[in-house]
Amino acid sequence: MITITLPDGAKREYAANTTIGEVAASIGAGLAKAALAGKVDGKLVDLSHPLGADAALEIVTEKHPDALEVLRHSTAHLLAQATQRLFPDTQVTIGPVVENGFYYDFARKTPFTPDDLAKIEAEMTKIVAEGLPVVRSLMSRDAAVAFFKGKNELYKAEIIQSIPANEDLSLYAQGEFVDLCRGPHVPNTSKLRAFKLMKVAGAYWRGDAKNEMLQRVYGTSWLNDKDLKAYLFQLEEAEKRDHRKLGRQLDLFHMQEEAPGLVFWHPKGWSIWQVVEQYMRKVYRDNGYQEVRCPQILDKSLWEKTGHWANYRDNMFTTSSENRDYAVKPMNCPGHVQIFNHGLHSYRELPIRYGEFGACHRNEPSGALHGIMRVRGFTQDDGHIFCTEAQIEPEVTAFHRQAMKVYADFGFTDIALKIALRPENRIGDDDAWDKAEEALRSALRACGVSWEELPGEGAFYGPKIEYHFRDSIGRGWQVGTMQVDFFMPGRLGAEYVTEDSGRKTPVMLHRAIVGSMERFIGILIEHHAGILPPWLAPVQAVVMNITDGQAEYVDAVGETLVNQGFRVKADLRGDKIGYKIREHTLQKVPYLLVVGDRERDHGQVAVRALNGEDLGVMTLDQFIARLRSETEKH
RNA sequence: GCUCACGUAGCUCAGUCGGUAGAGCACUUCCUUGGUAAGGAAGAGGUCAUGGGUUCGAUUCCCGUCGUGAGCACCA
Repeated sequence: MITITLPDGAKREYAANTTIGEVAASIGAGLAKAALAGKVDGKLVDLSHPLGADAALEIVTEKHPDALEVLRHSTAHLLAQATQRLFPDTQVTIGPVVENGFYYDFARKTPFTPDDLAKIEAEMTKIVAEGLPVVRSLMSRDAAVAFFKGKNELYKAEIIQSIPANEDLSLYAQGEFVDLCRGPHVPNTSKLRAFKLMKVAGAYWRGDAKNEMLQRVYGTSWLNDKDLKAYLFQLEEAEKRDHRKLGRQLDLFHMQEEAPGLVFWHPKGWSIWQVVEQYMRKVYRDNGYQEVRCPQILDKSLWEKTGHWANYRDNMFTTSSENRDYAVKPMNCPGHVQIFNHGLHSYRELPIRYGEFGACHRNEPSGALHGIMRVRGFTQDDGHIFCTEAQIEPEVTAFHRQAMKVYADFGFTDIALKIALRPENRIGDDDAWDKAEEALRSALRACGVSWEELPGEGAFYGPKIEYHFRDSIGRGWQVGTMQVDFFMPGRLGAEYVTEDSGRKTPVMLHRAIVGSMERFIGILIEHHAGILPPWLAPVQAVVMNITDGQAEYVDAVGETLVNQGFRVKADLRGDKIGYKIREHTLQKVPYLLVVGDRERDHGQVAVRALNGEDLGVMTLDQFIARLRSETEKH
């Protein structure tokens, strides 16, 4: 007999090798029916799993936090089965669970069409109705390779071949469909109810662009229809915040065919830019940076020295004149080193911090472009710190605090921190990399924050801390960065005079807080759903008259506000007040000031907030005080 | 860059089973001076992304190019 401990602490005795399904049945018929899988000593397993020894057991039902994981994984198998029924020339590969759903990669000569998706989904529903039991079995590795080769599943055979020979593999069968899989799975296809196939796209076999392209089908899967509908609704809502849509609706910027990946900033968009830039300029000033400005194009030889020409030649825009080749700068750092090199620096001056709003161009692959988030021409709040090794940690720590303060001021709190470690293709020796990576870790440790590490993701000249935000549909974007660089200063001949009159190469820290201004503004728009707080709003208030009789007063009010430094417009058009309010509300203007005879006669304005709230009638001075208090802290 | 889809008026979209196009909003003019999310009337506006092919005839079918979107790969 073995003792099974349930989550409520209850202990029950069973014969050895009783399955989890049987345990569930012994507790209650309802539980047995609701059971999807089990969790033994913290490990997810099938209901058919036999309990060999004393263990802690959780029965995974809909209410269990791991239910979705199992369900989605099984839905991926369901997708594969349906696909192979309809398209027998399809080979299976892998089908993992991802956030909100799953996907399955298929190998097939002809790609699936959106119509095919509808057919596959219908077949999936059919298989659910068939109520096929899902059966697990074991096979040795070599037998499994032979088995899948026999079924002409060459990709699957290749995957299995890379697994150690001594391991037994589990196979899952439902009806005629068999897949290699770690599991666990739901006991029967009838457990799968609320799913929807979302999109088809290409994906490279084993994630390598050198390999052939597979057909990836994405799907979503939920416990019930209500959750599925809620998810689809949430997707629709997120689309409404898309910065590309809002950029058009609010007349902030546009892009056009003649300039792919480049932004035309309209007056209102540029107003946001200016507020962000002036704010960041103050951050430079307050933290010991000197602002500089470097040329847009530099001789190719400079980029050869830095290593960029060797690593990124294809992604650089070039130009030439009188037999000289130039590259449009893809980064600001070499320019800043030139400024550092001009004149002799003492160790006493370090750290020297330069900041620039540097416009860079990178010829990004066309498929990478995305609105103003990923562009070919962008401006960074790019700073470089020349310092000694001992100064790295305090500089990184100070930067982290600056960055977090900036993010908070812009309304962001959900920020993911990552450290990207040495890539395969890199310059410099491992000692230097060890030091650089450890410096970043210890600086973040000193700040008491947690982070994720990304091996192999660093820049070719150094590791970096990355600050990641999410856009409205959950995609992550890198915003800020802090990179340690032991190599570029040496390559470009930077040095300073040491205490004992020697020469030494400084360490260079590359850092940006908002990163690309374009991307940051895009994220700002999405984060606030276009409803920017008054300090950022392109138009902070619109003053409007009800009839011509107040036109002069409205003009005067507008002028007063503009003279006070606010971004205010007067709307004297001959339309009804309701029409004007609707229009400016849709333009997401924070304050609408309505003026009729009553307000005019008493030197007042009637203030309406963007959310429709009536803030009442107040004097112009009262309104100015209110707006000032909301905007001056930034 | 790769796979798939898409490209019709300033915007959002309809339409043409092949016979050179339509709505709403926006715009212009006129009427209306109206107190918190659309007052009314008239008008103007499109080489249907672009180049080629098939056809008596192409915006519609086919191919190329450019751009956009999704995903993959990339992101100094």
